[in-house]
Amino acid sequence: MATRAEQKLKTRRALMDAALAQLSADRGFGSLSLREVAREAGIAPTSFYRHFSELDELGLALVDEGGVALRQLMRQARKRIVRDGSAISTSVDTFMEYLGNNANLFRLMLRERTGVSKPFRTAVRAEIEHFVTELAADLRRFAEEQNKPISDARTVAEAMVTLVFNQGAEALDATPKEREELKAKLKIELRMILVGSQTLAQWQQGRE
Amino acid sequence: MATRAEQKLKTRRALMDAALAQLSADRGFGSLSLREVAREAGIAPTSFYRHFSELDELGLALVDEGGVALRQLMRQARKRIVRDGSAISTSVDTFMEYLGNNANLFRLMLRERTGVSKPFRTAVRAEIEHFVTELAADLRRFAEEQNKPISDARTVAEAMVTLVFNQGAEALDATPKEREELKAKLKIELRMILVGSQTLAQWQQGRE
DNA sequence: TGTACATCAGTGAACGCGCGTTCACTGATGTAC
DNA sequence: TGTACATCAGTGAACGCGCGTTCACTGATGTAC
Repeated sequence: MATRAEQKLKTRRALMDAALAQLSADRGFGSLSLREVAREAGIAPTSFYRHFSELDELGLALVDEGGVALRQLMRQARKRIVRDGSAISTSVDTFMEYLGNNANLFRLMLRERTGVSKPFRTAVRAEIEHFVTELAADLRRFAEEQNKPISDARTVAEAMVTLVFNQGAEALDATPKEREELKAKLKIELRMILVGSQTLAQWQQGRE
Repeated sequence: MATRAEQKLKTRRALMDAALAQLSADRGFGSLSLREVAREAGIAPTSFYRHFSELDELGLALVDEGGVALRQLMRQARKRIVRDGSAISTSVDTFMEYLGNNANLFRLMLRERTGVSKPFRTAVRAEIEHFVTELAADLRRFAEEQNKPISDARTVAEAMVTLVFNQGAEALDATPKEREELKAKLKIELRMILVGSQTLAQWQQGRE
C-alpha cells in the first residue's frame, strides 16, 4: 500500500519521465507544453501544479539529475583509468557509453547549455563548471605522477570539455559507424590539446 | 520612385531585419511568431506570405546571410595575417570583431547549429563545413611555408572551429572585460591544438 | 501620349486550435482522540 | 479499535489569449496597344 507521499513521488517521477521522453533531436525542452507533459504522464493538466509551479521548474529538476549523471560518469571513468590506463581513450569511451544510456538527459544538458533560458543556462553551466574543475585537478595529478608538466591545466580542461560536449551532441544522433568515427576524432583532438599543453610547458620551462 | 520590385525587396528586408532584431540571449528563432515579425516589420500578418511561405524560410535566408558574413570574415582575417603575421591572434581578433558587429546574425548561427530544427542545423553546418575546409587548407599552407608539418589538418581545423564558435557564443553576452579574458583563453587553446598537432607530426615522422 | 486591362503587394475579417491558469470540487488517505 | 475531522493529490469546466492560415478584397504599379 503506497502512502500518500510515495504516490506523490511516483507522479512527480512520471511527469519528469514524460518530459524526458518527449525530447529528441527535433524537440527541445522549450517546445514542450505543460498540457502535453501532463497528458503523457497520465494526469490532468491542472494536477501538474501539485508538483511544480511551472514547466521550467520541472526542467531544472532534470538538469539536477543530469549533474548527478555527470558526477557518476566521472567516478566511473576514474575507476576504469586506474584499471586500464589510457586516460583519454578510456574517458571518451566512458562518456560515450553514458551518452547512449541517458540520451535524453544529456540532450537536455547539451541543448540548454547554450539555450534560450537564463535559469537553464546558469544551472547547466554550474554542473559543467564543476566537471571542469574536477577534470583540471585530475590533469594536474596525472601530470605530476607522470612527471610531464602541463601549462594552464584549467584552460586545458575547459577546451577538452567543450570538445567532448560538442562531439557528444553530434554523437547523439549519429549512426553507430559515425559514432565510432567521432570517438576516434575526439580522442585525437584531446590528445593534441594535452600534448600541446605539455610542449608549451616545456618551452616555458626552458625559457626560465 | 521605387518600382514595385524594389519596394518588395525593401519589405522583405524589413521582415528579415525585424526577425533579427528580436533575437537576443533570451530569445531564439524558435520563439518568434509570424505575427510578431510582421508587426515589427510594419505589415499585416497576412502580407508575410507574399515574401516567405513560412517563418522558417525567412530563418534560412538569414542563415545564408550568416554564411556570407563568415566568408567575409575569413577573407578579412587572411588579409590581416599577411599584413600583421600572428595567425592565431589576428584570426581571433577578427572573429570577435565580426561577432560584435553582427551579434544577432551570429547568435542565430551559433544557436541553430545545435538547434531543434533539422533544416536549420543542416544549413548552418554546411556553412561551417565550408569554413572548416578553408581553414584546413590555410593550416596546411602555413605548415608548408613555415616548414612545421602538422598532423590531421582537417581535425585540427574542426577542433579550432568548435572552440572558436563556443567561445564566440559566450562572448556575445559577456562584458567587455570578460570578452578580453575569453579572447586570451581562446588564443591559448588554439595555440595548444596547433602546437600539439605539430608535436604529434614530429613524433610520427621520427617513427617512420 | 492616352486608354484599357493585368498584375500583385498589401489588407482586414474570420476561423479553429492548443495553450496556461483559475476555481470550486471530490474522495481517498492520514490523524487526533 | 472506532469515529469524527483535516489534509491534499487529482479533477473537469471554464476563461481569455495569441497563434497560423484562408479568403475575397483593394488599389497602386506595370504593360499592351
